[in-house]
Amino acid sequence: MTKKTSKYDKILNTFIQLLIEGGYQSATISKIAERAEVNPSTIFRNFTDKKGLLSAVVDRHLKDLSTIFDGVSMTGNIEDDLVILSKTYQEFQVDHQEIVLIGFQAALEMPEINKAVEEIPVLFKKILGDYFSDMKKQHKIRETIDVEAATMNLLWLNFGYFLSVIRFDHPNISTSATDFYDKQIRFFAKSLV
Amino acid sequence: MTKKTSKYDKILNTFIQLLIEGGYQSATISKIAERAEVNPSTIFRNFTDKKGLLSAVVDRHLKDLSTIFDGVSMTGNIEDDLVILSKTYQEFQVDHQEIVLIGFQAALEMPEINKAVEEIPVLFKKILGDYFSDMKKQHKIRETIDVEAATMNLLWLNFGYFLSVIRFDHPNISTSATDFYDKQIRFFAKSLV
DNA sequence: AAAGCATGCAAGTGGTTGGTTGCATTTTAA
DNA sequence: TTAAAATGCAACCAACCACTTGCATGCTTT
Repeated sequence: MTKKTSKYDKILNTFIQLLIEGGYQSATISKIAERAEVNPSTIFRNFTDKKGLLSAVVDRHLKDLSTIFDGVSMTGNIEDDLVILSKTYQEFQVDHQEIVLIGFQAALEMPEINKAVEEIPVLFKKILGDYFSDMKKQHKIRETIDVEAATMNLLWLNFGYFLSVIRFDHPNISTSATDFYDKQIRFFAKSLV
Repeated sequence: MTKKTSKYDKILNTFIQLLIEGGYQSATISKIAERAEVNPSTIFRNFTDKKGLLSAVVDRHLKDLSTIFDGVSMTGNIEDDLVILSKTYQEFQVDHQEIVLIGFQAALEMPEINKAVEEIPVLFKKILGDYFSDMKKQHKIRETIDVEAATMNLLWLNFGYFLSVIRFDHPNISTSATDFYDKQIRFFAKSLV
């Protein structure tokens, strides 16, 4: 696979970086050009217009998303598995936080962004639901557990934590990643068995 | 307490409405003026500049926040109490979603917005932490429960659910408010006793 | 070496937005 | 009723931004 042009990736990466730093409106063509050491006209030649840049971000995101849980294998130990799944989800979210941020900012310019953002939790939910169903069949979690409730619970827990991490600073509501996995996720996992 | 001017509130309410509909950049002075049936110059006379509008939103928000848990009384039944607390939090969040949205959008223009946004979960955490500590003293929740973990768990669960509600549309990850309280919160509460 | 393609450069365009100002008019309060 | 305060109005400004274009230059490929 040959790269589209030599500057294409550099521009796109710079754009994403600026998105994270200041959001969509703040990611000006001239800022991108300057930081990517590229002429503004080059940006338009590669991406047509600013929406084209957004599109490219969404495309790249969807491509990455499709492989997020590839190579992740379960151990059969509930606690460990939920940590692994949560960690996989969290790392992907943080690595792709720009799509979430512009989902909050540019949903008007590009409604399909929200669809792309949604797909992350939708996929994660499917993985979790399948896992819990499986574990229930194997009697590794209690009979009385509502799989749907457990799934959504863990989903929102992860989603809430992720957004706290990327937006909040306050010490009272900050938690290190290790604490999150070792305390929160395991706390949750224990309630299932 | 006398209102500042007759148009002040109308402008501010219109601004908030537009913030929810389309975000900060989209909430143009001329849009506000048109919908509030007011002349653009009146907006500047009342709020100095656009940041002044933001400031006013933040001020109003902080004022409302200070009374959020006033008049909320506990029953002693864990499940019911956690539903009440979550409901109080959720309703406040939805009623003040604009501050969260602009926290994602205008944090650059006004860094103090994020502080204001943070204060909601910070306060909620304190309420929850106190409640759990109290219940533990009364032996109404298990000895082995880590209060901090339980608190953060419920906090992120609520935060994640709230953001899902205001941003997501996908049927797979949508849940009615009643389902959230009756299934999720009670599911969580049961794990404590 | 030649041809084609990507890029740099510079000047410019049109639209939008936040913000100002002076004056006429309406609303409010004493 | 009257004075003061709040608003409407309209013209205007400066800044910024996305985007265009024509041409020169450099790089890559064959």
